Amino acid sequence: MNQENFKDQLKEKGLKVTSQRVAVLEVLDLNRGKHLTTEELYELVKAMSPDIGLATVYRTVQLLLDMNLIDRITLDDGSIRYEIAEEKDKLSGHHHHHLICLDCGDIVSFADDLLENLEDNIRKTTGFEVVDHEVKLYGYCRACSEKHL
Amino acid sequence: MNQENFKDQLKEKGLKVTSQRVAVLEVLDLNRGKHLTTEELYELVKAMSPDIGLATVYRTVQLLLDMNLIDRITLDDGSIRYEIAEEKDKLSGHHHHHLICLDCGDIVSFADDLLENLEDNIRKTTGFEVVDHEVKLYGYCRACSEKHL
DNA sequence: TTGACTGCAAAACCTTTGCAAATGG
DNA sequence: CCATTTGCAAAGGTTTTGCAGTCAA
Repeated sequence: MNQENFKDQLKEKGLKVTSQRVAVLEVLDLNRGKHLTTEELYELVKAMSPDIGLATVYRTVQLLLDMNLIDRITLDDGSIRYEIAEEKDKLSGHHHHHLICLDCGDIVSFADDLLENLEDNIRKTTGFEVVDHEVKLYGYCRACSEKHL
Repeated sequence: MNQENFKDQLKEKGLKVTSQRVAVLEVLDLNRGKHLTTEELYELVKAMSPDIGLATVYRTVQLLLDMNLIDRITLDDGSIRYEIAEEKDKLSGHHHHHLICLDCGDIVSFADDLLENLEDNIRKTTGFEVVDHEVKLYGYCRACSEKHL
């Protein structure tokens, strides 16, 4: 699974398997679907390794991004969140997409390949070679929709 | 056009038509399709009104966002850019989307309604009420694609 | 006239960096 | 051992805010 894969990748690059790095990845793994900010991640990791510094969390997040083990989501308001990468996304080479509730702020993921046609079309009409896409849908989740009825 | 509409909207709200506000909107209008950062916007406005302060640019951008006269684009790397809103987008209630070149950084807009079906589908399967969507396509523009052949 | 607006500087954020101490292999 | 990593604190970069003076209406 992810954990071992991570350690192996680190060793291959001559990097070290530290308790801090393992803790950060583990928190992200245990919080699948949560889409954490750096600050939230820091707080959760501190519960596990109380002495970790914020700078280490930032450095580890950067490392995990470089290793494609996590994804970054930037919201419309500029806030940035992270989530553990899914195996299937890594294999397909595509990211999944997000539904963002404008009321409660909840973020849920969904898979979609409806944009394949669009990408072909764009290549033909504009010459733009698309290699990745990101879709964000803003609206109201079921719970918030119902709350306001 | 936009300029008069802007002044009228300001007056309606009891806000004032200042030379700084007009200058900021005008620069955005004159740079359609450019997708400016706050800093770029500040530099361009200074050429027109040399005494404007950076804080005023920030405050005016916020005002224009609230009035829906401009759109904000947040890129994957977290950088934020602004562009003047198009009439047709305001009428349709949908934003347009962007092609972002990973090589030269150029951003071009495109219109698309291919996601209507997807939105219906999501509502039926998840109960999530979609009210807006944002699509970013990352890749290589024609010029950059050809450069590397 | 008078409340809204502005420029400036300070403050508030968030993220990165330099460095001496700690630690993994 | 020794290169990498860490925590801390300082520095950087960006955005916001407080305030006294300025300006539109």
